[in-house]
Amino acid sequence: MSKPYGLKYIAERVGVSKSTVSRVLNNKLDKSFSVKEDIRQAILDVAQEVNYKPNIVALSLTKRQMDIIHIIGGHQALTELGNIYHTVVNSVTEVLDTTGKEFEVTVNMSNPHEDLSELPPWHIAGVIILQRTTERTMHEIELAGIPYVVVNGPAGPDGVAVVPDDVQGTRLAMNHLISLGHERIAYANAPGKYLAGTHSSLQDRQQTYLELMKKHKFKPWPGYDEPLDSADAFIQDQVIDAGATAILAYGHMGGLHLMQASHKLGIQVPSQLSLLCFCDAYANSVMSPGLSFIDLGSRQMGEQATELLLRLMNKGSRVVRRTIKIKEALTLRHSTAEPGPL
Amino acid sequence: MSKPYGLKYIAERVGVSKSTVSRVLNNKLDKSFSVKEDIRQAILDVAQEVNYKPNIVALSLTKRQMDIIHIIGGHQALTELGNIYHTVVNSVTEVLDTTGKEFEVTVNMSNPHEDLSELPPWHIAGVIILQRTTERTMHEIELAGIPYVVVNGPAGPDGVAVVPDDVQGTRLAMNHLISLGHERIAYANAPGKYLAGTHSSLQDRQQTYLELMKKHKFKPWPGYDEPLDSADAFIQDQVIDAGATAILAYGHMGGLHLMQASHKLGIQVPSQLSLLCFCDAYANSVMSPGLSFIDLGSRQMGEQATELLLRLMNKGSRVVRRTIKIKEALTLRHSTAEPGPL
DNA sequence: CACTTTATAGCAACCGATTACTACGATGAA
DNA sequence: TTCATCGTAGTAATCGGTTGCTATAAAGTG
Repeated sequence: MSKPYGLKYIAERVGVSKSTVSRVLNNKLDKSFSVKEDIRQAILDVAQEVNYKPNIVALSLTKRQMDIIHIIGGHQALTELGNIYHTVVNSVTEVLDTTGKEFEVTVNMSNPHEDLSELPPWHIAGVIILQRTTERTMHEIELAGIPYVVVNGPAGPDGVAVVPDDVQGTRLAMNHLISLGHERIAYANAPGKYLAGTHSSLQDRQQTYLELMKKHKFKPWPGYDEPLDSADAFIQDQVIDAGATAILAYGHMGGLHLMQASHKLGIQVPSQLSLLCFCDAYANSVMSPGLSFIDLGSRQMGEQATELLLRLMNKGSRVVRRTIKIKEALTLRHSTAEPGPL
Repeated sequence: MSKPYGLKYIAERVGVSKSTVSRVLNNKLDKSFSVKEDIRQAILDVAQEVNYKPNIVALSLTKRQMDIIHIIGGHQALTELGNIYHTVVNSVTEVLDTTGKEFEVTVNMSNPHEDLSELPPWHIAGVIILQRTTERTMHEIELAGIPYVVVNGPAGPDGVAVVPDDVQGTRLAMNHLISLGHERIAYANAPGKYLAGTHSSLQDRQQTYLELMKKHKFKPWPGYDEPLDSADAFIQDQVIDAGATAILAYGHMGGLHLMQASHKLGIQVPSQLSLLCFCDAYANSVMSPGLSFIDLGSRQMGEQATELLLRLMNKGSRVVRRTIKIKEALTLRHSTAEPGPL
């Protein structure tokens, strides 16, 4: 089907040399080069006709740097519903759009495989890693000296990490609930499959919950250290049976399920139960209207990451801080209120 | 920085030619080539010492086996939660992984803009379009003769479309409800912002609903031709006030909201109300446990699309059918039952 | 008129590999 | 002795572009 219409083809059809075609198509009009207008047009016409696209691999061979930003971890953005990466990717492309420079963004979609590189076989100017990548890929990136930024995960020696400030966000959430008068605050952890991981949010949120509870002399509510695998059970055990008046949920899916379970079990939100979760703002707006949340600042993460990456790509400027924390924010949507009678 | 230890470097150090080094390192001992053992060892030693890795760019240049599959419409997969495209993209990459060939999958993430191409400026082997693309991009693809498959949308003259069989699926849904004994079946349409569009599912589902209702001499339930913008209002008007005993919802978000609204308004599902919606299986499993649904077959769509694309990319074989319909399937999750007393 | 500019466009090297083909000496066979 | 064969390794083309330098003719200049 699509024939390999290359420079050579155009050159032969127009009757000029490859170099002339190359220079015309790249608008390389140095002092030492020029073309007659009719030949120029002819080249342009043929190129248009066959819809000439340079071969990126060949291009990479000669050019030492290309304006391509590669995003690793696209599968994460797609695999899980409503996570922050949707928003991150969107804001990355938006920021790049505003730079004036024409950046191409490629996204690696394959499922990570330890012995497969997640890097494409062409030169790239910078990498944005969503959460994490394989050891191998990480090693390749560092080795090749490609500037990179990790979003919501740890970076290696040469990279910069942009992460949400979960400690600050958890404090925000807890202080909100406490200032409303709640004391019987439960923490609904991540589901089991996540708890097995090592993501810092897991610890930060749980630890800060504990810290705040202790600081206020409240008893940490049972269940905070167990995976949330059944929202129904959580509502039944911790709210109906044990009498919690508020729940801070690790994630938006948990929050949503708790909301549904509450309705199902006849618990009114927020009059009988205050519900709060960590969530991407966009996901929240679509998925669960009425659920208050701690905005993880995904948009800002994407923006910061992109700006940092652009700076790293400018060899001149160095980035000093290796980890950038993004402030989380509390957004109220009427799922929290003063504690009421159960 | 990593120094460019290439074939040339090794060749010079050992004092042989590049080709010898290449053949030794690739173990290319055809009939027409052989090396003395000591030279062989010397090459191997130096290669080991400098940790020689072939330049993947150069490699890809000679073995033109690196094909780029471009997915257009990534923003759709990201913009809306739980739509079929998540699953489609995942199954596309999975199928490509099994081919053995090295495919690179890139995804266009930018928001479509009529005067911007969604194609990258380099040569790609095939395109998968999620739902639709701009006129301009479509035109470019056809012009360039790039093989392409459209998932869940119409294809142009040279392309193939893979779409869900909404007529069959709607029949499945209706027959299920009817066989349970329902007659007062309401249809909850898409929200207003979608109704403005022209997607065939909008018509197919609604028309088939009407067709089935008429066939069984049931009166089409009011509200079927209006956008579902408030689930609460729908439950109040069509169920509580008018007495519908079952609802078929256009989409999963609608279904979810109807479920929530039912709980909120004190309607028990499924004892008082049967609820059924069209949905992606993965989204359903995560988002709304307990909601029965018509599985749109997203996984199969992705698989079919990829296989068709691979076939189109083989110049030899032609694809005959221009539109492939994927069967939908009914999955029960206890949100439907025989009609009970309201 | 002889010489210098300027406009125009091609040659050929290069990026880093792969590979078909060739070269050359040593050995074996006739 | 002479031609064929085998073992060894190099030459050069190729992939698809980019680019420094060169070549040629026309135009300008003194």
